[in-house]
Amino acid sequence: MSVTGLEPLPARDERRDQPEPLMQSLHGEVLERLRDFIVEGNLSPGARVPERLLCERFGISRTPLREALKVLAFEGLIDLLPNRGARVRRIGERELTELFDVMGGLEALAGRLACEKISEEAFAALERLHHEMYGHYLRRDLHGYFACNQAIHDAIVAAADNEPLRTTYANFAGRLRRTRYAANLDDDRDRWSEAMREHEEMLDALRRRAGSEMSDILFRHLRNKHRAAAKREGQADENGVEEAVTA
Amino acid sequence: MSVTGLEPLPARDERRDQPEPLMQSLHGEVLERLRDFIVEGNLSPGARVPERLLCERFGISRTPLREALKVLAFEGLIDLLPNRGARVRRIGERELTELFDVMGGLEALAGRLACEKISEEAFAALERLHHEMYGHYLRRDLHGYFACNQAIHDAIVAAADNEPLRTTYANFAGRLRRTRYAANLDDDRDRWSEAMREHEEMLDALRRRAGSEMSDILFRHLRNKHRAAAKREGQADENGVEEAVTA
DNA sequence: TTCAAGCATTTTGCATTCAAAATTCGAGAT
DNA sequence: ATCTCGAATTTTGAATGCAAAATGCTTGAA
Repeated sequence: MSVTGLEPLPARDERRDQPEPLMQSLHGEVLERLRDFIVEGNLSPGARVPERLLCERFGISRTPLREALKVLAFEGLIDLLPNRGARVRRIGERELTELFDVMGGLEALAGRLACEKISEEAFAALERLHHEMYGHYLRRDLHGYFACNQAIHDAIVAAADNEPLRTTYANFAGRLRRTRYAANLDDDRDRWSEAMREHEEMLDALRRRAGSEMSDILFRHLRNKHRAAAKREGQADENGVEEAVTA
Repeated sequence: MSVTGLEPLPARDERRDQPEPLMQSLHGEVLERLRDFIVEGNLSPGARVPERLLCERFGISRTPLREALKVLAFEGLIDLLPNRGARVRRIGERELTELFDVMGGLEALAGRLACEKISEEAFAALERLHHEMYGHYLRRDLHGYFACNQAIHDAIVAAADNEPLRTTYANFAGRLRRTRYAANLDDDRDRWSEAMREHEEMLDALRRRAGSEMSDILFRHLRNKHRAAAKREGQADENGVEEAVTA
């Protein structure tokens, strides 16, 4: 994909099916599109964010784009260097650890709140997801497993029924998604079964509405997830594999 | 490779500095000033944010001000209504509860991390703060008590030594500061002594580096703080006290 | 009086313009 | 050949301009 192949892209379609007030303003639309553009890895970490090119690509002027850049900087996706424009933020090992810990804290909170608020139906749905995931685990279906796993974590956050939490969680998830921390469980069976056990504990704690336990398990779960990912990262480094800079 | 065709970050600039890039740009300064302006209550909740007036007041044009507005909207301090400008966000009872829960989750995380990372010196400093606060409590010195209390909570977050957490915590604290939830402990002695007991528990858990306990106590502490504030709010409402609408 | 319709004014959203800073490019010196 | 200095070009940050939408104000009718 190349920005230089500039097809002005009919800028303002009429996508009216968006309840959020974002899609109603050009700025909001640009914000989302630009965020996706970065999160999906179209710009290498540390790379300059080419204002002009993106304006042409999105078919807008610099004003709304620059507004979006300010927000993305606040989100932590990019850095703003005075008089030198925006750079895609490079996430180091230290910051990655910190971000995982915050995610752990947010999921711990979500779990605690979920224990207070989740309905029987929602719990049943979560239970079904869990068993489906277990099926994937037994069949060693990594893809299905990941999908279920994601769905479960999202469902817990949803069950917490707390709007600011949901927003903040989404923000941090976006920041992390940019780094391909794909803990490839395929070659780490121990971690995989450990993760599965942790999910069993979660479901159990949630069933008993044991908030503190749930909270602890989720934090631990995220810590271990990071540990596994970091271990894999380390292996990759040993092999001299550089950061995958996607085209 | 990058979409731009630009090579990944000229290696010449290895500078890792990113302390406060805010105060260096006009936009950053405006952002902070405007945030303070709103947080300090110069605009009533629900009021229009007068673009033109603020531009004159800050001596800038609309462009940087509007950029700041976009960020503040993302922060949750204001709402952006399409074609009708910005409004100071009105925080309802429901959202207040949610925000307190998130604060509780963040402090719980901070406490957990502090248990892992705090140094003996930092702990000793915290202990001194605690005893100072106890002194204020005995003397019924509300002001000194509040100051110490704030300092302690800040110190715990600082001890967690996690930059994204610190930022997020500051953000939510700012949102809450806008609502005068001054739990006037003066006429709620029970809550005051309960809070004092909770702080004793905190210090004890921290001394034993008992992360989970610390986490639980802090979450509970914030819940109780909200409960007390809400109770007082209710009393005020009964007396027909309206929101102070400042120009 | 109350209400509403029509017009003028203000405000908003975005594009464009402009000065200053940064980056690039090239000539001349070594 | 490489390095350095400086002018040309690009890019950034912010002000200004402009059309569309919203707001307010006046007038007139029930």
